[in-house]
Amino acid sequence: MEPVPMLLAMTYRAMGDQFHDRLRQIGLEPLRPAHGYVFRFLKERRATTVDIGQHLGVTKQAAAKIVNELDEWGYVLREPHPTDKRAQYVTLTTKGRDYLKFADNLWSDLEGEMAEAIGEDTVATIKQGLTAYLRHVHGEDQPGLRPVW
Amino acid sequence: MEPVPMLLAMTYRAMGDQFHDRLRQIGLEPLRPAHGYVFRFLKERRATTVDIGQHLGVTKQAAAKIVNELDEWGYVLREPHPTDKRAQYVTLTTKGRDYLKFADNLWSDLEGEMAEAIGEDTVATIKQGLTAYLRHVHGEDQPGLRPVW
DNA sequence: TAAGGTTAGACAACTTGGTTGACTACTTTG
DNA sequence: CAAAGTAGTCAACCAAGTTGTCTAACCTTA
Repeated sequence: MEPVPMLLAMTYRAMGDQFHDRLRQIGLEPLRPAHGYVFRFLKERRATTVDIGQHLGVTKQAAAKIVNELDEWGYVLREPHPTDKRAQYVTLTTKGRDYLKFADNLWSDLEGEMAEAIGEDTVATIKQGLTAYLRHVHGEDQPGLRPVW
Repeated sequence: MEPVPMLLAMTYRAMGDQFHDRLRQIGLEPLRPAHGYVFRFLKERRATTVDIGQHLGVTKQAAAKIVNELDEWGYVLREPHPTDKRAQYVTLTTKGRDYLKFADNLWSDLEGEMAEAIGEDTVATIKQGLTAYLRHVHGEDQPGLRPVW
């Protein structure tokens, strides 16, 4: 049997490809994974570009590029930080929130199909197992999200 | 709970980082994942550069770069294809096989630690589940291995 | 068996998505 | 209040891929 990381990489790609294909079928412009992860991150909290970079596991400059794109495309906007005049909060626009909602539905469709294929309890075990492992490896301080290839 | 693909990406990175760190601790030059995947691929079969590219999910030109590196570093060598004068078989040298053996031990250490953390049966379920899912998604014809970020 | 289409590999130009480094304006700490 | 640290921006660079082109060899197939 393949080593675990290979299975992870292959499954990641398989799911990502399907996600991407379906977005295109529907005609929604397929952003890159990083963009989606930013949406998801911003949904839960207010964050600066630096925060986003940290979450993605890239430099603040790389994060700034992504934020710029999302801004140009109308998915996020910047608002002044209430107390720190250097900083800006990046926040989702309605368009951004809509995209996220749509993507989330698509993900849960895909997860449902996975459950059909290998069993709902197996999917649950996988999710819990990986979550537990991640918690075990680096307690509370989440690492970068980006896989390094 | 996070969507499955995020968990996959994060776990992939977490394991990869540990692998990388330990290789460095030991002083072994840390190749990139792609190199390791090539070793693993060549262990099982004879392959040309084109085959390798297909396996990795990249163009033959990209595969050629990787093979060139491995050649320069002494991990593989090229030998003439017995019947096709255009083609070359890429084969592992002893150095390549040794590296692979070492890496495999390291991977199984890491997998053992994962089993300690979340339970041996959970790891087994994860491996079987992902394998089954991959088989379900694209029957026998394996797709590229590289995660797209 | 010659002709037309395909393929392995090499070379070059380019694109993408990141990096490092430097700098300004502002903030925090001692 | 001075010194150190931080958010964001700009610019130069880099790594790892891509596309496109070419040659030599291969594979029909008529």
